[in-house]
Amino acid sequence: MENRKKQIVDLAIKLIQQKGYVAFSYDDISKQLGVTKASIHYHFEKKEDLGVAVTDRMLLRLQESLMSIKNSPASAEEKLKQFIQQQAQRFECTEICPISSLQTDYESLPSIVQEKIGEVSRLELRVMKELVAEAQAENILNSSDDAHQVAITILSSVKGALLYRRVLGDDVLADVLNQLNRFLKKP
Amino acid sequence: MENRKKQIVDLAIKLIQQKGYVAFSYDDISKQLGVTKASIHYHFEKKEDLGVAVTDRMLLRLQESLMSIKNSPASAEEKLKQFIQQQAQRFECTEICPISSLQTDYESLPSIVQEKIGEVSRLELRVMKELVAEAQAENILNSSDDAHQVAITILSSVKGALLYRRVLGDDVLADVLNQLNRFLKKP
DNA sequence: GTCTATATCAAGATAGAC
DNA sequence: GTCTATCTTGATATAGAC
Repeated sequence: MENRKKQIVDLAIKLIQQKGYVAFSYDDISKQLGVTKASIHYHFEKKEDLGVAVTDRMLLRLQESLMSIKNSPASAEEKLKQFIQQQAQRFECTEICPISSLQTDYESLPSIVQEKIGEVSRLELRVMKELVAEAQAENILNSSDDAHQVAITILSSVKGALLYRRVLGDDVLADVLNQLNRFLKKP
Repeated sequence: MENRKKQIVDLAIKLIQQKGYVAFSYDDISKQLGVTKASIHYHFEKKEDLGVAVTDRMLLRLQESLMSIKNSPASAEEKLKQFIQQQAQRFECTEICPISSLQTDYESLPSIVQEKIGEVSRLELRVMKELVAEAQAENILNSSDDAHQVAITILSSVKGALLYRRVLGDDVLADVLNQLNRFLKKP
């Protein structure tokens, strides 16, 4: 059952969003799937293997949402908003972005997973930068700002907001998205 | 030796900045101090007790840097910049803010520590909000923005930047601080 | 106050039956 | 492909000697 593998990876990502790479265990996964730890080890011999599968899947998801936005007929402004919303709102209010979670656990990650999370982060930044540049070209954003700097600032503030939301409550994300909008809109 | 206690707490904070609450162990601490695990347990019977001492110390540090800024003769603009710099630059480039680290590990924290990290986060936000409001009063920042929203956006972006810096390298923080400055300066 | 020694437990991991 | 059973390791934690 090749579907089991996907099921395990998806669950692992969920757990990483909730408690992080170090804190989640094969026991967590096996209990939620109603099987034994050993059967998880059958699909992913070592936690490191599961970690690689997780980051590969994150890469894939990012590429997919990149594609769906590139093919969208919306304006640059719409696309940018769409992407930010998409990134921010796919999480429950006690969850954070899995990229942030793995960045936080960076020191404890197997080195292959460390490299993969670097790859994911760079792709994410590249996508955001393209969207910003596009919006600048359409004169929706101030062209005197550096696209790269704007992109990393947007990403940082959204990811940071998800962290604060955990303890300060749900408004935090809305507040930051709103303020970000105001910053970007200004001439 | 009451100094040992402080030494342990400081080291714990350092480790939390490097690998997080879940990942650091009494063994890490005892090795770095050249004593045994058991002697750490003498000072802090349970990890939870150390966690409480850590968050209490974080609260204290925040209050101290708050005082030093309040008593500073600098302009509101200077104070704001100073506080942001202070918060951002006290970390090595592979470290993140201990508040972010504990927010990430939130689900795994003992409930007393969960409450404490909420307290710390709220104080941090209150301080930032006061500094923003002061800068608005002096007409350095746009008064049409909501001080609360600006404050949480600044905090989120700085904390997020520290996460990305880990994998993307040192410029990230400089880029975000720079862009934040541009956002804030605009009329 | 720091030590040795040890208990306990959970996690990652493996072997081999079905 | 999933199971039971087992091993190893590392972490939290405790008891008691010095």
